[in-house]
Amino acid sequence: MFYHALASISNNYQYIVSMEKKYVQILLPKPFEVPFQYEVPENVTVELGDVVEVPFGRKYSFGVVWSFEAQNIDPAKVKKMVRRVDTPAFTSAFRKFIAWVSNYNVAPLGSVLNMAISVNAALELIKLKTGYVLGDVDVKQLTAKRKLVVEVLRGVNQPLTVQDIAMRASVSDAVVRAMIGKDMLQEQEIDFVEGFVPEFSVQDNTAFVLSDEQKEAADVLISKVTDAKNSTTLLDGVTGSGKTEVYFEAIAQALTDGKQVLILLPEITLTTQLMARFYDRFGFMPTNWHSGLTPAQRREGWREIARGEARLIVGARSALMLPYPELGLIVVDEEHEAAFKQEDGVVYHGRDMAVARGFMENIPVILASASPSLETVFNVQNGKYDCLQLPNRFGVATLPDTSVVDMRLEKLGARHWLSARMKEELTLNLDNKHQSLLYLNRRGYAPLTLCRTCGHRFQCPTCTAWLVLHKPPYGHGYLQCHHCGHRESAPKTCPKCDSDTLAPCGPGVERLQEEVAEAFPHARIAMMTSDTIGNLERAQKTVSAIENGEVDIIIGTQMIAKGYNFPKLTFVGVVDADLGLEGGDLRAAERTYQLLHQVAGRAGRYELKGRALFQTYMPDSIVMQALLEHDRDQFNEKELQRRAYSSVPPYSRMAALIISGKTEKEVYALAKQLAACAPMDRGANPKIRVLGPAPAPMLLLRNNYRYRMLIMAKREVNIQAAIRDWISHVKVPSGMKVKVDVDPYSFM
DNA sequence: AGCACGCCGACT
DNA sequence: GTCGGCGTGCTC
Repeated sequence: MFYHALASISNNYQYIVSMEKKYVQILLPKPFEVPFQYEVPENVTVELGDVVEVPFGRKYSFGVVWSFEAQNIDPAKVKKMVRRVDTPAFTSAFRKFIAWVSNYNVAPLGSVLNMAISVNAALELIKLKTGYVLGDVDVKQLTAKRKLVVEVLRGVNQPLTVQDIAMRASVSDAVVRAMIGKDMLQEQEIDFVEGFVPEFSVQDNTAFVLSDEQKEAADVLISKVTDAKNSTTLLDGVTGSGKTEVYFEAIAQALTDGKQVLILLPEITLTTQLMARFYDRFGFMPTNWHSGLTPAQRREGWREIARGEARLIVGARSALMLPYPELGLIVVDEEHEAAFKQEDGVVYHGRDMAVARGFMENIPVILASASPSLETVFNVQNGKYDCLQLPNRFGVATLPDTSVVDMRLEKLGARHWLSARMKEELTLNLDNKHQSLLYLNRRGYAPLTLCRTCGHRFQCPTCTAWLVLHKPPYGHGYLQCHHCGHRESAPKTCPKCDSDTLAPCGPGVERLQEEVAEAFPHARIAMMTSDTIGNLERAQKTVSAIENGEVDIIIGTQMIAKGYNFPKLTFVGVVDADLGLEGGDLRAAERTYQLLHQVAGRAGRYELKGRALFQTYMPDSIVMQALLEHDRDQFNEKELQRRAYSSVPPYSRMAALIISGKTEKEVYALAKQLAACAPMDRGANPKIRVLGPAPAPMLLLRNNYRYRMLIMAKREVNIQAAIRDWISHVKVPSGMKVKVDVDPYSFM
């Protein structure tokens, strides 16, 4: 004890910081809470926000100049920074945003910076490329393909790379290389021009004429863009009300004002068709940003964004974390989508971070949705967000007639899931040659397989989950875990007792297909699930078959709820409307309402009147009643009342702690240790409460045992500060993890 | 996050 | 005797 005290005293002397040497604090894109100190070489000047390269450990790292306040560090340890990287400095608004994201989500500052840097290659020295210009050639003597090459090079009057020439001339690179070999083309290095901004003009291709209602909303948004101040506006418009066209007007204004515009979409919505729509409207291709980009696309995209050359960026949530120098507007489309929540690495909600960034950058933010999240509705009610409504459907489409089947009164045979009423509706549509859609949010054939002799159930070896039986139309059946992807072939006999009494239990879409085929042997059926849809090409085929009326009944999972419009579809049958309420987490009702509303909306989008039928065991629930009456506001009102009554978000703050490790024993021990020093108010009306630890609903996930704790606090409590303080008191042993999830969406 | 250092088991 | 497992601690 005594020796330790002595050692710490001797280590604690004040280092004298040399007056001549300049020091900077540089934040590194690694999981550290604080920046590191470096010496600035003589004759080098750096500004706050500059991107620099520094030695770190025995490698080099990029980093960002974070402050000039020298720390008391042993001068012998301090290294010299290497160079300033030739990219625009991170703005002060962006640096504030990074710090805010780190603080709000209880994530290390450096980890947040890592998301912003995201592509090391973008900062590497730009390699000079070898280009070619036209040499001495006698055009008359050339082959047709070589003439094309000559034309291309005459047209541009600047050196191009081999690939570039080949692409522009529509010849193979062999043609170009052969010409180089014959000295017809001459080598010339391609210069990189800093700050090069391509010629760019906003086209006003408004083929779409706005209605008065749309015009009014668009004008409000345009004036918010011209004001160039922070605001958050909910653009609340039912499906088909032309929300996109309305926010396009605001985008056009921001682009004309010379600002960068960011549009955030849930990952799944990012399609080439949508890009084409932006192209048609603005006359140039937007810059794409999502997880599917190739390294080269990422590198180029990052550079263009950071230099301000990319003007319109359409991306997934991660696009929010990039260093835009001139951001003027953020649009979050499908604001209510849970896909905006990032669950791995730094946990954050893209929509909420977008609102925060709008505040830091002092620019307007537009949240667009046909069914806004309750958080957003709440923020509109308490005046934090503005709201613009587009209540009318454009064109002639009307809402479907909606009804329910009370499944408690149905007497269905074993292995049957379609009620008499459901079959009647399907028959009616078959007779009228209209299309029907059966919706069941369950992939595969059966969610559980058990042995009738010994009771054995097939379970995932690495997760607390049953294996789902899949029976493809050709090939062998297999059992799969939908959480980790584990897959094994389905055996004929029980692996435990060897009897051939294996029984699939419950319905999946594949099994539903069997029932439909049996009941309607002449119906043409199409499956639309992530397992059966295959690649993009096959998906396109299925879609066009449906559009051409070659399909009578579509059977699908959640994937059909988004994006597809089938003109001949007039009936939607929901096989199990209660499925989404399972687990009963905070947002189960909200999610179920939104999804079912969206699915029902697939029926009758054109001149034909649509019908929707829900099979449910809870016909009196708030969800079912609101669906029947097409009363979204009523649902929001009742659901908000319920949340206020039980003091859950948005009326309180919530965060989750997920403790994980290799054995249940050690995980439980650590969770107990955390519980022992949890920040809790005793008393009648506590400001902060901690629930748990409880084993996660999926105790085992990918071979990791997980326990959860839930922190509930009043809105005025700084829950992040409480959590930071809390977990700093507990040492997490190696091999174990404590993940903080502020505003959790997943409770698994 | 990487990476090295360090201390224990099965092998040429 | 050595190669290599991954636990622990450090990086300005």
